[in-house]
Amino acid sequence: MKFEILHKDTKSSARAGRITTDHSTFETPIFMPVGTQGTVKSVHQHDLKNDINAPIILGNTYHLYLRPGTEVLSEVGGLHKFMNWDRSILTDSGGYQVFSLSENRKLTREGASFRSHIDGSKHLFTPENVVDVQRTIGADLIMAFDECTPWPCDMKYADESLNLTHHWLDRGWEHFKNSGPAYGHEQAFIPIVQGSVYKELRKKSAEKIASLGAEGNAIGGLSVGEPVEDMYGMIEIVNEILPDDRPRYLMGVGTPVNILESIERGVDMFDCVMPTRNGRNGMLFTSKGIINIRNRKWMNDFSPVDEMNHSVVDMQYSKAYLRHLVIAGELLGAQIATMHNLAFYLWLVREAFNQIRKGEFTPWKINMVKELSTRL
RNA sequence: GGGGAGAUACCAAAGUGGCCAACUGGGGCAGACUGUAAAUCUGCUGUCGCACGACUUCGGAGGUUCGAAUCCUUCUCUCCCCA
Repeated sequence: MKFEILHKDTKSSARAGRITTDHSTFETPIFMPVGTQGTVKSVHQHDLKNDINAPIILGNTYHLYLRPGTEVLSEVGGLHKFMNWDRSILTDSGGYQVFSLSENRKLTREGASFRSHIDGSKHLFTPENVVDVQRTIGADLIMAFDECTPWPCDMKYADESLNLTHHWLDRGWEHFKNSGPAYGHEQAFIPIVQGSVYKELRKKSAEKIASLGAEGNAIGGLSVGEPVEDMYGMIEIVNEILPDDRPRYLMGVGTPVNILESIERGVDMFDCVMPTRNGRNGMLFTSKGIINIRNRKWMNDFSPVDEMNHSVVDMQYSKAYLRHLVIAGELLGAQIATMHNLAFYLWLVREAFNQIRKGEFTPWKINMVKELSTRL
């Protein structure tokens, strides 16, 4: 992975950059749609590429390991070929599932033993085999195996969890360096800062992560329920330490406002299920604010979904029609809402890139935050 | 023409003397969702104050009873079977 900074904002920590992997080149800040099981739910790869124009998407180690499994992925030559996606892929390591499926797993120094949510079968993830699975998936960007700490979480737990995450990191990093790409294209390893909402732990973790000299660095364990001020505070502390010349990836974030605030604090990469999941549930993100398309007030509103026209669906369909589809439970409703939301998110980060280059990021951001917080 | 069954809130459907403003499902309305066990989940859904409470409801009318959606009489309507 190559990363170059094209422009640094003078009034904030925001930067406009460019990342290149063997599968795609794209400007940062970037938003990466989540495609857990080898699909961004309800969107064709064709639309993801041609309409939404996503240069990179996520996959998930846990889900793909359980189904279809590494044998299939290895035989076909990786996820890119399997799902017919020729741009970049980043895989999450399963660290988030350690958090979200916490009733079904047990953490040890060795790794995380867990039960499949599909059939209850027992499995063990270790920092090493999680790298192997991601190599087999063929991800361009491989995430370290970590524990995404829950919130609230006392300092003692956070400290012990951080030690475990760092121990796993050393092993995963070592294993990564001692193994090679599965299909010829380059694969980069990204370590993850943890430490919950504790400044000292975050600093310690950021220093540890910075010391590795990885090609990119991530911040995890945020937006798990803590107040947003805590999240922003942790980002500031961590980004002072993480190297400036490597992309910074804030995992799992977030709302359009979260993203702009984090860009201002020096974050370059984002992913979140919000535009896809919330879209399927009838929430639309627009430059004028948030719409719950299921609300009665849209019943007779035959204006376009979004006049800003971020996606082809925006002008083709009306709010009233989309409301009808979503309320009727029609699949096309989920599809249109998802396409709109993803296109909007991609537009938002692209616009942030443009504003940073123009040197007008902060005033633009202040205005956008106000608009984006509105409930329409 | 003869015989039988039934009418409950927006719809469907429980309830057959007090624990019923009335189970449940649907529909409707609103909310939640942040490295996806999510095309999911939660709440509200007679009226008024919307917490405690008050008031009007179970086809219409009348009656029995301390008390009726529940029992009786009658009227209206619906459905099924046989001619």
